Amino acid sequence: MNELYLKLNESQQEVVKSTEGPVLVLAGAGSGKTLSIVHRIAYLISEKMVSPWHILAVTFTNKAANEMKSRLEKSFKISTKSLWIGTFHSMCARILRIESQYLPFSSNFTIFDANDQDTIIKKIMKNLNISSKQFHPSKVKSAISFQKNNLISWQEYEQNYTDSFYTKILAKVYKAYQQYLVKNNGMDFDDLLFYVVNLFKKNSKVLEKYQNKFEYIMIDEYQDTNYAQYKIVYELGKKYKNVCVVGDDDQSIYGWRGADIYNILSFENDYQNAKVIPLVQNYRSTRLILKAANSVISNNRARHKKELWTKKHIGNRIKIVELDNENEEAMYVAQKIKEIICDNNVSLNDIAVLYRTNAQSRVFESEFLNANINYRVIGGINFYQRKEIKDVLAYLRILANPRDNESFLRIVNFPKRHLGNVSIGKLIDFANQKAVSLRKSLEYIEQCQDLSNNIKDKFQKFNDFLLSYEKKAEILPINELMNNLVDDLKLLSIYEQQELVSGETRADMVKELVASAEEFTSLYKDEFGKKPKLNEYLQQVSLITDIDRTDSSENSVSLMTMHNAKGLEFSYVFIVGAEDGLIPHKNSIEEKAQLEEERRLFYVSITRAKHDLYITYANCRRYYDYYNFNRASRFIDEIDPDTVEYTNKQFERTYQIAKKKINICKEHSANLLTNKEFQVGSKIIHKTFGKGTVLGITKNGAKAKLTIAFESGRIKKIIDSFVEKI
DNA sequence: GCAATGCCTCCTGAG
DNA sequence: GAGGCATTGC
Repeated sequence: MNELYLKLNESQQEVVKSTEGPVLVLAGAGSGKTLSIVHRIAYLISEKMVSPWHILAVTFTNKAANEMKSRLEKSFKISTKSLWIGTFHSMCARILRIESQYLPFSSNFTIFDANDQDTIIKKIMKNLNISSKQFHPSKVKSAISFQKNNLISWQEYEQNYTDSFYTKILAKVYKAYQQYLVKNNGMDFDDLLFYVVNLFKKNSKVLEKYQNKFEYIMIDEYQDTNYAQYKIVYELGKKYKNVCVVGDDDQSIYGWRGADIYNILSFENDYQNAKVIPLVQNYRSTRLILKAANSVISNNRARHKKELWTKKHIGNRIKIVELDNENEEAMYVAQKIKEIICDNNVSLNDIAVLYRTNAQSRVFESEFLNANINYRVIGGINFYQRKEIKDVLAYLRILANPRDNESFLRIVNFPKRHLGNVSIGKLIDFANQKAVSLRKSLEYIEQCQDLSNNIKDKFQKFNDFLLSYEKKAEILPINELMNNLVDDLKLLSIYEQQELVSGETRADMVKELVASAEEFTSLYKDEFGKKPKLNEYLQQVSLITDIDRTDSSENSVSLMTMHNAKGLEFSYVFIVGAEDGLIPHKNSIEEKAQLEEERRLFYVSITRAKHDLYITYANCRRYYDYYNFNRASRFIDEIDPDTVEYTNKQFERTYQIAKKKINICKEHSANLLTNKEFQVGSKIIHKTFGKGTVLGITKNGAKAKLTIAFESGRIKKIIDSFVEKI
């Protein structure tokens, strides 16, 4: 046996060697579960002589999958070409493309992301005359998503669940939405899972094929699987029953998107004679950090009771820091980061800032820019959801999938072709008459009677453009295709003007996309010996996330949500915005189950830290136009007091800088004042909001906008003509 | 009939 | 702080 196995502890070795029958690994945070899975796969292949072709491993991110692959290749010299490692979604997409003949889709179907879903649902609701004020589209979207994750089709929903006015409306939208997707040859993320389960149910031959293929199945992060995913695993494993799931009920943080903690809690019931292996030795964090984490999570009821332990040294106390507002918080963190890298000679890659909501990243971004600290934001506006990236991808999608009307509409008048809503509306009517896709309708545009010859010409030109690129797509590899496209459309010069928060332009983003396509081309060529074309590229690009894209070769601090931090570790971790209302989030305080999930999220965040942990909270936090005054998170009170030390507003230096900034702000506003009527500090009165004090003044064209603190406690921005001085 | 402008709203979390 | 939408401007 390879000596690499000897590095594992006893329980880990048991995970590796228990290859036959169902296995439940209860792996605590930092207990080396990824290591165990990698060794288990290696053991199956090198010792048990199982063909990689018979193994399926499901990970939470594509990045985790790639890391596993490269470890298998480097440490164990195992070729991973025929091994299936990936996320549930990528595995399902792969199956559905292979088996598309049994589906109402062709293999080049488009995957619609959350934004596409929004647009489609809004459009459908408009068509059905459903008020989007009364039924919020995003609520409708998540309701539909919830049904799919629980494997309820629109037909079934329509029949069995329409007992109220609301559910009847929902049934209508759900039906129209699914029909629209089929018409566009597209699926959303939930469909990927849903259609696989359905396929397995309806077509026993296909199911058997995959049951025979996957003799050994491993699922990571099992605590975050939803019903559809559970069902996929269950069906695939039915024949050989060699299903090994790894998870930690204390780290289940995706209940809100259908993940069911019950899946892991009831594994032993679902799989007869399952072997249960706990991994409770932590190799990541210092003793104090671990003790703090244990003390917090012990407040949860719904869990397998267990306590992590470590042989590591005791370490430093956790620093809990109170600050006045979010700006001061960002300055404090920036300052501390500078101290850490000076004193300890650590790399910025070893440092992470974790927050509950994406919106919190902004202050840190601008402060880090100021302080010259390299950073990268993970998540938030996903790279592939950026407007400029979606524009390019829409061109590619319409080439690959001509039935994709969504992408067509996105680009038909971008760059501007003098085709406005009226003309496009007429084209849509025309396509509907002909019962063809918008793309196809262009080919008959001559026959359309509603359009002037001038407009027809423009559509004709667009048609010619698409035709020429459809030809190119067949012969050119993706990097050349994309390069040509970006050049022809002059996208870079269009986007050069538009600057983003980070100081980069949209053109830079497009360049990055082009570069990533180049990289994809060369990697793909290495693996398969030929350059990838459009379809190969699109198949993977829809499922890439920000985490997958992170490149640790560039030295920078990571900024991300607590959710995104799952599975990662850093020497120095800052948990910021630790306030009641943020963590636990205000929407999750009332219900006990939700509160426990928030606690798990906090627990996950704490356990990311290896060396030092900072927890900060601000007394006052700006939210759009008003200010929130929050108390420190209740979870801070739950941390064992022996493991923490408090710093209360003693950060004089940053505090002074903050004060200076506020003064500059005041002067600045004063200078903008034109009518001299209002000044910072002026007392005013407003018809509906009552009395208040002017905090700031901004000019917008001829109008001056006043930021006013009303006596009611609300802070609002109001145009000066609506208030009177008192 | 298209394009530019200004206002409004959004922010829990993500594949 | 940016996209979506309605209104106005050309």
